[in-house]
Amino acid sequence: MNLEKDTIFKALADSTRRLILDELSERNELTLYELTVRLIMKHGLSISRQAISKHLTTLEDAGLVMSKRKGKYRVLIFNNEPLKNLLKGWVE
Amino acid sequence: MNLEKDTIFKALADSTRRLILDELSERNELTLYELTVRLIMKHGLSISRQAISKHLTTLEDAGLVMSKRKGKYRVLIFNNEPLKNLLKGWVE
DNA sequence: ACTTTATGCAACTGTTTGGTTGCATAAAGA
DNA sequence: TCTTTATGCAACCAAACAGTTGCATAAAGT
Repeated sequence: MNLEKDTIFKALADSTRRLILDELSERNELTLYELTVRLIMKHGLSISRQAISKHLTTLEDAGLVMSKRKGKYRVLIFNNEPLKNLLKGWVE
Repeated sequence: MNLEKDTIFKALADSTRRLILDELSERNELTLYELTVRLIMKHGLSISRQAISKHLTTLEDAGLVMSKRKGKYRVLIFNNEPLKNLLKGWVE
């Protein structure tokens, strides 16, 4: 059933997660806290940091986001690799 | 929040629905019954016709499948138009 | 040392969703 | 006309999911 594709598509199915990808693709290496502030301030979301953290776990499982520890910060990096052949067979 | 994209991504989030798109993109103008047989026989799914019908409603709402009535048959047509710019901003 | 900042983990909750069962309908075949 | 075939509709159910609340931890600032 292609479990890898399934986690990717499921990760993309949520609008908050897609917004996270938008933010990270526009400005890489954000910390979780910076990202949270942006989602709430810039996009008017009302959501807790913990909820965003859970979304990031989902995105990491799908390989769409990487994170590395920098002191007390968790720095987030967008990775579009898994998206590259995602629609193959349907488009082109 | 872009409601249109949301319905498309949500439609793609289910593996059965993606399988339906695979079948329809490979062999267009299937009837619901033919599709059901293919999913069960060819792909070993254990699922009812009604469940598949509900998946088709989801796919139609997303604009990924069109259907027209032909006598007592419902003929299904795959439409990849909504997929064309779906990953724009993330890929390329 | 003490406090603040940034994050992680776990239990709980309301809603969504994929699937089933049962009944209705309408076209096609005998 | 009577039966079969292909489909539609609606109620119900269990599992998955997005989000919250509360507590723990560990680095950084004062």
